[in-house]
Amino acid sequence: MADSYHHGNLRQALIDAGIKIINESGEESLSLRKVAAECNVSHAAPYAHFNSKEELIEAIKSSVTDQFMEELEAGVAECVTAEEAILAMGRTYLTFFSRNPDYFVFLFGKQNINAHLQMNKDYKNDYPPFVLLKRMYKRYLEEKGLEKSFEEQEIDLIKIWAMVHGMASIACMKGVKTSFNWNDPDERLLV
Amino acid sequence: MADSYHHGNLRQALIDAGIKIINESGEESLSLRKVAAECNVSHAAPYAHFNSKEELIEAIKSSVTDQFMEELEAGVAECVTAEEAILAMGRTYLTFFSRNPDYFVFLFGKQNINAHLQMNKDYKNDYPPFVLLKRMYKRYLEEKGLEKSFEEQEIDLIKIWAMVHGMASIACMKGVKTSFNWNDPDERLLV
DNA sequence: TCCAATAACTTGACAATGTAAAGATACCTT
DNA sequence: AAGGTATCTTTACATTGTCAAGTTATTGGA
Repeated sequence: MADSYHHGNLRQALIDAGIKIINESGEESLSLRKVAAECNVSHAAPYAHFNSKEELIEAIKSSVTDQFMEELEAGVAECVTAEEAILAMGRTYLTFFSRNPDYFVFLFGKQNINAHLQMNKDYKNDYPPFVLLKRMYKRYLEEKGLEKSFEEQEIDLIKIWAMVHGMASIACMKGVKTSFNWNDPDERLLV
Repeated sequence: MADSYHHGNLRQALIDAGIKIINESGEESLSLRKVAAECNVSHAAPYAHFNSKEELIEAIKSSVTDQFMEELEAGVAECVTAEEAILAMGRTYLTFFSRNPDYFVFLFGKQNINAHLQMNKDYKNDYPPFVLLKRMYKRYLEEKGLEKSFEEQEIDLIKIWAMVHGMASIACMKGVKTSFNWNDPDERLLV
């Protein structure tokens, strides 16, 4: 079974090989043929599992996003109040991407975060981290006994997301140096 | 001279053709050979002016950044106070990129904003919009008579940049819908 | 149990692309 | 006027995504 004509679990192996290549040398150098070679399989073998390079890439994005969500949820789980949870999300957001900036480029570089969501039914066509943020924000309003209009809520949510995402973007920017340690972000940044 | 062996101003023509292609069909479909064809020139002609595709792309980025800076500076020029100018920069930032989201992907997609700066000596290896923001921020502190430490200033600047850049990113995100009109951004977003 | 259908994979081919090398042509300086 | 240089063309090659046709293993049904 190990060295047989059929690989056994090629689909997942291709995704893992893709992640490995991105970690080692970035997305530019990710080619279908290299991914196939990494799995000791012919150059056209991926077409048994993906209709195009784009489909493989979206599957990889889905996998990386899952990993990202695990860390976000783990951080949130340690928090008592929703306010703490929202701050924790911000910290995790920054640490996750400053640990591997290539992931930021890979996930957001083409600004099409929804492409792979449509493949993953669990996501319901909404960006998972943003869904989690919305949930925590609603809990925050309840805990604080605040009443806000839909518009006000949307403004708050966009501001939070924009601030954290923007900081992650700056943290991942090649050649931009700040005196911050994004791996252990200063509380003042997030308040 | 028009139909001669020598083009006359091929370098600029290649840059313009590149911008045209990006506007029409995005960066993915920008190839050296298409750019050359657009200029009625052989596929290897660009190598007389650029050492690689990457160099052409950086030159195009430089050109687009110049255009961006013109709009930013025009907006700032209309303002009396530095506080107004900073808000105007935010508005211009959002309108510029929501008018052409492809530019956002093109300029920031690979997060290497400094690559083309090193080609343009005027930029002194710092991101031009950020330089302008720093200048306005310093003026803002003076006008308000505020004294802040270097660290506090850096935090303020990163927060402003992150917020605006993050919003631009969200505005350019394919498939993300908000009720905001990014072309005429709500003041409340930027405060 | 055997067979046929199907899924998984290979091989070979093709077009598009980036790039290098070598040659042709126009321009510029002296 | 001449030689040098910048600009452009032609040819060639390796890499890549994709397709088509063939091969091998697996699986479900008779």
